[in-house]
Amino acid sequence: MSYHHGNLRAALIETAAQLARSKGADGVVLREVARQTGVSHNAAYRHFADREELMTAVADQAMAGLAAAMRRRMSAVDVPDPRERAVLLLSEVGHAYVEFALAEPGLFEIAFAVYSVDPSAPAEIEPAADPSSTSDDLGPYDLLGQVLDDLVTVGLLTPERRDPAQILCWSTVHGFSVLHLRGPLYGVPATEREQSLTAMLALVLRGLVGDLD
Amino acid sequence: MSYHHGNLRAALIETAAQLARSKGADGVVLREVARQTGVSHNAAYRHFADREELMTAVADQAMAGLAAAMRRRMSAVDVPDPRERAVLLLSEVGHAYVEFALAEPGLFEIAFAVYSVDPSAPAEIEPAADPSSTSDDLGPYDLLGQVLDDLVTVGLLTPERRDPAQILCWSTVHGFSVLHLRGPLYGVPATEREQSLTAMLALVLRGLVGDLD
DNA sequence: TGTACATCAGTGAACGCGCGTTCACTGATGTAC
DNA sequence: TGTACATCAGTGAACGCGCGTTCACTGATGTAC
Repeated sequence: MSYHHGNLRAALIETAAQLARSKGADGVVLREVARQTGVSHNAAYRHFADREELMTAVADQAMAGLAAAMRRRMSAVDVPDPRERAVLLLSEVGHAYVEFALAEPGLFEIAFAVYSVDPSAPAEIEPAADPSSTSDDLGPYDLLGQVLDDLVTVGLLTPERRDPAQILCWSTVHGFSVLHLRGPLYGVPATEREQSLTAMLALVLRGLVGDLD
Repeated sequence: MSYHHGNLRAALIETAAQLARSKGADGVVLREVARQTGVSHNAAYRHFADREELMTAVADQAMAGLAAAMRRRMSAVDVPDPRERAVLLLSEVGHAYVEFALAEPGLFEIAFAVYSVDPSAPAEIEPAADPSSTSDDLGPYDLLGQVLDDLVTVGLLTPERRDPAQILCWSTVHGFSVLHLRGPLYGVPATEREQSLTAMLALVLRGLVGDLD
C-alpha cells in the first residue's frame, strides 16, 4: 500500500482514532500511529505540524461522531404531537450523549482533551458554524440547542429559561458520563446506570417544564 | 532539614500536591517531587510502593480539601427556618463544589484522576465510611447526601426522588466544572459563569422540589 | 551514663525505555516541452 | 508519445530528554545491656 500523494493524512487520523478508542487520548502516540499505519514515524510531519495538530484532527472527528450518534437517535423519534415530540427529543439527545461517552470512552475523552491544553490561549466557546452549513455540520451543543428551541416554540419552556436550560442539560449528561467513566461511579453496572440516567433526566425535565399536566 | 524518621512522607505528599496545583495531575512526577522536597529520587520508595501510591495519597488529600471547602460554606449558612435553610444549603454545596474545582483545577483533577486507572480493577463506588468517623471524615458525596436528607425531612423532597436527586446534583456541578475547566466552556468569564451557575442551580432546585409557594 | 550494635531511612549510579522532533536523503509522481 | 526535470511525500539515523524503577551502599537513629 503506497501512500504517495493523497490518502496518508486520512489514514493517520483513522489509525489515531483507533488508538484513542483502545488506549485513550494518551495512547495516541505519534510514533505508534505511524507504526500501525505502516509508515515511517516522520512521514506524519508532511501532514501535521506536530502531534497536537494530529490530536486536534482526531478530536474533530470524535466530536462529529458524538453529534452523529445524537442525530441518529433524534431521527428515530416518530411522534406526531409536537409537545410530546419535543420532550422525547430532549430525552433521546441526553441518552445518546451518555451512551456514546460510555461506549466510546477513548473517543469521548479525546474529543474534549483538546481544550485548554495551553492555558494561555483559551479556546473559543463554540466556534461559529459556517452559515452555509447543513444540519450535518452541527455539533452536539447545537443539536441540544435545537431541541430546546423546539421546547420553547411548543410552549413548554419559557424563553428566559432556554439558556440556563442548555447549560443544565449539557452539564448534567457530561457530568454523569465523566463520573461513570473516570470517577467514583466507575463500575456501576449498566442496568443500574441506565435507571439512574432515566430518573435523572426526568428530574431535569421537571426543572425545565414543571410538572406536566 | 533532615527527614530521617518521621516527616518525609507528609513532606512528599505536600510537595506533590503543590505540583498538582501548578502543573496538573501529569505534573506529579516522582523525580520532580523528590527534587523539590530536597531528597534523592528514590527516597520516596521508602514511603510509597510506586508512583501510583503517591498519587492516591495526594488524591485523598485533594478530595478532603474539596469536602472541607463544602463544609466551610455549609457552616456559614445561618438561617433559622428549616425549609429555607435546607434549600440554601443545597445551593451552597453546589457553589462550593464548582468554586473549588475552578479555583484549584489541579487538585480537582488529581482527586478524580485516580479512578479507573486500571480498567481491569474497578474502583468501589463509594468506600464505606468508618462507622466511628466524625462528620469531618465525610466526603463530598456524603455531604450532598446529608443536605438531600434534610430536604426530605423538611418535606420539600419526596423520598423516592432522593437518590435520583443525588445523582442529578452531583452530575450537574461536576459536569459544569469540567466543561469550564477542560471543555468547550473554557474561557467563559467568571461573572458570566457565576450567573449561569446560579440560574442552572435554580432549575435543578425546581426539578427537585417543584415551584416554591 | 557509656558503648556496641541492629535497623532502616536515605544515597548515587545505572538500566531500559520510548517519546517528539530534526536532519540530510531518496525516489516516486506528474508536468513541460 | 517520449524524455528531462522539478517537486515533494516518504525514509532512516540520530539527538536530547526525562521518566519509573532497581541495585548495592552508607550512615544516622534509637535500643539493649
